[in-house]
Amino acid sequence: MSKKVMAAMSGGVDSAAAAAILVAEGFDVTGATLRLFGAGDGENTPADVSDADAARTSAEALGIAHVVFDVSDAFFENVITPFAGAYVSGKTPNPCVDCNKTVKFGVLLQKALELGMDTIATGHYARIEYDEKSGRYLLKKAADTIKDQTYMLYTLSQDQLRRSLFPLGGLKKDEVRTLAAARGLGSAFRKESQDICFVPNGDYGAFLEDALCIKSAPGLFKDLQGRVLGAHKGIIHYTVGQRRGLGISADRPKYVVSKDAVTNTVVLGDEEDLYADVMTVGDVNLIAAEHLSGPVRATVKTRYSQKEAEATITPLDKNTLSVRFDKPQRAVTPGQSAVFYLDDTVLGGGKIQSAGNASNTKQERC
RNA sequence: UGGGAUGUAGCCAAGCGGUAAGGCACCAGACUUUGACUCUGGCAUUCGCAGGUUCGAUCCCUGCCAUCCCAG
Repeated sequence: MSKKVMAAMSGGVDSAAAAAILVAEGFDVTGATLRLFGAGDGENTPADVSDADAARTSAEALGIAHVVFDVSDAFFENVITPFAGAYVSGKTPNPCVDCNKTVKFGVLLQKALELGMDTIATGHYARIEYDEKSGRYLLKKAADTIKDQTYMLYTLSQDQLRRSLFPLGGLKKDEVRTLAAARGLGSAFRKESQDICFVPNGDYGAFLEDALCIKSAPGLFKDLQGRVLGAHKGIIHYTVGQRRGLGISADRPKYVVSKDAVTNTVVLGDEEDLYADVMTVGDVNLIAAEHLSGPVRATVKTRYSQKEAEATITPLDKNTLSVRFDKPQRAVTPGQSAVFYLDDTVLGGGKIQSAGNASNTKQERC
């Protein structure tokens, strides 16, 4: 009897192609689309209804069943609420990371198992391999390194990885498009997704204020010496490394160096003030190993779409570790995820709690 | 109301007789399954105002206005 797979289908090319591959390989596939935004969110509700229609059309083209799950409550609770909370506390969240952890590989996986499925599959660009030696499921980078999405998947547990398939892991993006087109999947030429899915116009600040009724009080922009440079419109509107939207005119461009939710201050500085070579990472999830017994050399990403940087990571306790970069990194931002790699394998990752400069510590010692 | 200096786009600022550099900010695209960064493009028919000289003035002259500094 063929394995029963529930394939997440967003309505886009990737997930449709992933489902198509599974069908071709003989799996018993059921397509599933998640409704993330519940009804009645108003005129600006993202087009998840049309997405579901697109997914259904693809499923029909593949001759597989298709179901829609309304997971909006879980999405709101596990993704949107933490997203808002992070900004309010002066951090910068990764909603996609939380969504993968709790919704796609959480709620969806649970529903699939309840329906008697063996695994779920998604259109993520990543690979899962079982390592005989360690007895662990490893998360590895996709063959298409440009599209690799392991950064957003580092929270997955062994159990989640064991129950998941990434059919696109070995393909390049253009191969996926070609495959989708060959199968007559209408989504083959859909535009790439972009921005935060629940903030269709890209203005997350307005979303927080208007849709979630979050009030962020205006405050002051200060320089590193504490001098007032101007007024900001609320701390949630800024993130470390940000340049545009500050409205501050100077001889050189100014960037957000840090934010302080307690004093409601946004600190501005020059480009060179953005670099940090140490950071503390919490909420750690390890994939390639059960735990770390000592310092490890790895490459690290501090944001999606960034080339990795060489570093030494040292465990502090079960869920926390410190990272020392060989070379200072630009705009290491609290709230963002840090993901550690051993070549093309994800060692693990966590959320950045703080960043700084080791040289400062050295000066204090002298 | 004596002396000196300066007035160029939202801000800073070059140009000093030949038909308005640049930077910052801002706007629009591109990139992107996070926020950012980045990249590309746009952004003064006009140089405080009014006259004059000149083929031609932001650049020279005169007056006025405004601002700043020193002296009262």
